[in-house]
Amino acid sequence: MLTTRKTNRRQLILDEAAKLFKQKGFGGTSMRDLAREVGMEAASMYNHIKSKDEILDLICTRIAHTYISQLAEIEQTEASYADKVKALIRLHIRLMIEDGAAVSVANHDWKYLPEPQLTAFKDARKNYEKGFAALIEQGIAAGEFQPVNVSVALFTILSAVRWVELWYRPGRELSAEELEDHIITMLLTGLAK
Amino acid sequence: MLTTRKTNRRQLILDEAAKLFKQKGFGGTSMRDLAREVGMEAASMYNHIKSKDEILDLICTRIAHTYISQLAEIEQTEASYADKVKALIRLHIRLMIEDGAAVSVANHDWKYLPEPQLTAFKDARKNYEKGFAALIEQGIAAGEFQPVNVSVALFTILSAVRWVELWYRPGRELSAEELEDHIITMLLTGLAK
DNA sequence: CTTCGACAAACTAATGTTTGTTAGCTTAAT
DNA sequence: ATTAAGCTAACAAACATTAGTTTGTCGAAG
Repeated sequence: MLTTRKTNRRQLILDEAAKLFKQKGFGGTSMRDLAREVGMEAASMYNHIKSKDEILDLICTRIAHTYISQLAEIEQTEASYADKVKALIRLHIRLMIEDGAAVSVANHDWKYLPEPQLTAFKDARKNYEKGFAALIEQGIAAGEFQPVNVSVALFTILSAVRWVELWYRPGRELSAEELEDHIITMLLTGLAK
Repeated sequence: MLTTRKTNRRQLILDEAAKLFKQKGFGGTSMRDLAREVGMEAASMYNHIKSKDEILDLICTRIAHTYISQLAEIEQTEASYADKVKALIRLHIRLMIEDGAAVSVANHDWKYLPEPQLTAFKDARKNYEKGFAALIEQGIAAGEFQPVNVSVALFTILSAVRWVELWYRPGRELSAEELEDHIITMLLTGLAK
């Protein structure tokens, strides 16, 4: 095929790496493990990628960019703050379902990034959190939200959305959309009657 | 001193190990790293512990037992279901603050446990979740909670409480108790007005 | 003829652990 | 009190294994 080109082999390596990193962690995955999954010798992979660290960087950077660009898009919307926050929650859940392995890696293994990229990743995440927090803050100011502690609300939402990776399986009782609805209900209206 | 006995050296190793495992992960921490922190050669530590795996097991098992015994204690209380759930949330937050390193290890590095202990740990966690879920279920049946999806509520709570490890620093604006109150408010009454 | 992508083999560094040894303490017999 | 034996916990050195990566080679495709 013509489509079995450079980019595909490289992407195959990145995809399998994300799966293995999620399963066994960055340190727990050897290049030989990865090579077996890709169907290639470890040495051969170096024709497509520069290093194991580069694999991690490419995965983390892609996810970070996705979040940041989607946030920017939602910010420009003219919806209410409540709807913007809901949209962000939906984004997190959907990304976790559609690209779960990579998101898990960006959530857990980012700390193994080598130094120039580590700082870049942390800065990107900090910016994202700042933008998210601003929406909550403005929502409170606009009277759409209760006057909660903004940091507590932000990190409760960000964390509450992470368990999807451990729990959601495509053929489960809940569809993706139902799951989003349930989580949003839980976070916005709470458990108590 | 008389108190510089067997148990203390061993406990020192476990404590420093928890800190390092939290910081750099189980795989990212070498026995030589740990030895330097303890103030001893790597070989010397084997007079106190059997293996690196045993260190991980001792940390994870201790935390698992803490959660399980505390759950049993709360279950026997005669409080409302809402109060029992609140007590469990407080337990998680307090344990995270007081024993943060070990809790982090039990949350993240349990998957590196060797096989007989891995299954034991997963079973223990499953049992804990079952007991927690039962409280939510009974709370709904008793009309104390909204009729939410029990699994969604359970894992939202369990996850929402984890970020404390990444965020809380003793000298922060919020005291431990204030933090508990804020998180409980967020989870029980939600963000929306 | 050149390029690409695969491979086997080897390299260096680091890993968890074992071994052999030794200094210092405790204990009990002399 | 002194000595001898035994135990504890430290160390240096070495072990086998595994890690990520480099090198040289070779066939196939353009």
